[in-house]
Amino acid sequence: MNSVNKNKALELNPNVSVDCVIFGFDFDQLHCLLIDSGLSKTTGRSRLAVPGDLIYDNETLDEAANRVLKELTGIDNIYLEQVGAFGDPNRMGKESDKEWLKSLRSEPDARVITVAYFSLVKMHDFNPEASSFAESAGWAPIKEIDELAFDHSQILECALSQLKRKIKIQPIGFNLLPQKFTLSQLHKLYESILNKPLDKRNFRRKILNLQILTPLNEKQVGVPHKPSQLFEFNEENYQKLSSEGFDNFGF
Amino acid sequence: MNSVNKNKALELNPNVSVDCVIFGFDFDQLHCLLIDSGLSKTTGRSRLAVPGDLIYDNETLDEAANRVLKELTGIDNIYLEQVGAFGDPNRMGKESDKEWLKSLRSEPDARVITVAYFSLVKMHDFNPEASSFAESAGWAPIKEIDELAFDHSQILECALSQLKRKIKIQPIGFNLLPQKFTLSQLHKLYESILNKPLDKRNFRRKILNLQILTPLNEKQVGVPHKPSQLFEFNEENYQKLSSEGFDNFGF
DNA sequence: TAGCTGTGTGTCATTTACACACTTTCAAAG
DNA sequence: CTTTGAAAGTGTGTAAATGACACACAGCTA
Repeated sequence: MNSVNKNKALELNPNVSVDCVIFGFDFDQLHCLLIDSGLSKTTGRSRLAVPGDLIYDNETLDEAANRVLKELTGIDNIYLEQVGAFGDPNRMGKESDKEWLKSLRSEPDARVITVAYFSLVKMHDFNPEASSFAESAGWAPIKEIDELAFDHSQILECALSQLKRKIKIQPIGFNLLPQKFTLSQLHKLYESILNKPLDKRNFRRKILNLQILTPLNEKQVGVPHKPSQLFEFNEENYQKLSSEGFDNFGF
Repeated sequence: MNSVNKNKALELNPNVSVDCVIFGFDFDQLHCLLIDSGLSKTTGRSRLAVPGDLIYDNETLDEAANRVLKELTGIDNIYLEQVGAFGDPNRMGKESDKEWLKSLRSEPDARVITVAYFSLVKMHDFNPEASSFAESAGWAPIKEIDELAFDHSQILECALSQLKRKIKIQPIGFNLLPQKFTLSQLHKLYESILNKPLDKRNFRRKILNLQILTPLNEKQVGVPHKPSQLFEFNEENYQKLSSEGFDNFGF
């Protein structure tokens, strides 16, 4: 009899997990939150992965992903979007992952299908250095990430390309910035995500034409140059715009 | 012990299924292949759903979806794309689906996460009326489909919106047409999928400018009007184009 | 007060999007 | 064999969006 059939509330489903690719932006580069196997002392090799967990039988996939995020970062109400399911029977089959897997799972040989999510967090809302995850979690610049454990490289790649696609269509990038931000920061964010330079003046023109930014009567302070105008994302205008059938930023 | 842990080849995974939204086009409307519970005689209510099946433990998700398609239609090598995972704990919970579920599954109460796919088939390659599925499978015009069993209405909706999004970006529509087709047929196909009229001349101009169509020295025959030029999809040019970084049809 | 750094701004040429109407070709019917 | 109906095919003008491009200035620091 399969454990999923007992219909108990707080039971882990041994066959399905969620994995969350958590993006953050430090005003310079796009980052991704990774966890460390913590086995580098014993094996000499450090393995990195995207955070994830098996799902409980009484929660939806979205709830599971939110739970993982909440448990790891303490942050609620994060932008979250499904990337897709990854189910290669050998996705956990790398020799180098075996030991970690054993320490993670009570049934390390079970076939697990994972549902990947990507999420966007205001990076400065969560500093892993200062949390209980100091040992095991940290932000890594996307460009510097090479091989990840399991099939997480593939998951990261899919998540990133979905982010690239999406950001051209919906202004979800605001989820990566603090409430008040400058146009230069937004500009740099787009450049980091799309990984190519965008003309400054054209960028400003386009983004301002959308009328989804509210200029504030505030400027940057403490910067060693002309302080920049601060803006807020204008949720209302965005809703109006998107309900009128807007679907292309066009960067 | 969970059945997924035995690592046997031909064992069904009781927790994960694939469901395939199969689109077809009859030169007039977009259709979707649905199967019937066959229980209308006993219950008086006919229930319709998208074809699907539990996965085997030794196959990838893509393989499972291909298998479902092959088993149902006999067609191989079909355009197939993942839509996403659907995992609401109550997705199979409708009272009206209970009986069907019991006849389908050996463990009808198991929680099943499903991974949805959409696929595009040349409708005239598969005529369910003339197959062994005559009783249980048939093409339904998208516009006339209302409630489906389980969460399949939601799955269909997601698949359709993904198709709409995708067809503006990649010329996957050719998978729904026979090898030789006319511009009018292609035009009508786009209108059916996007569910809105598209200007004829602009459509023709745009699609021809892409240079992914090869005009044939052939015309329609036997039509009671000016016969139309036939075209073929030009795979080579398309590959060249897409590798050069083409990503927008712009309809 | 000199020097540095990043801010903020406009124009023009090109491309692309869009709206729009009439002639041609064929089959079928009379 | 003439008429009719039905869809195919075709071009142009206008408006809007895009992309390329450079310099003056504000504010800080030393």
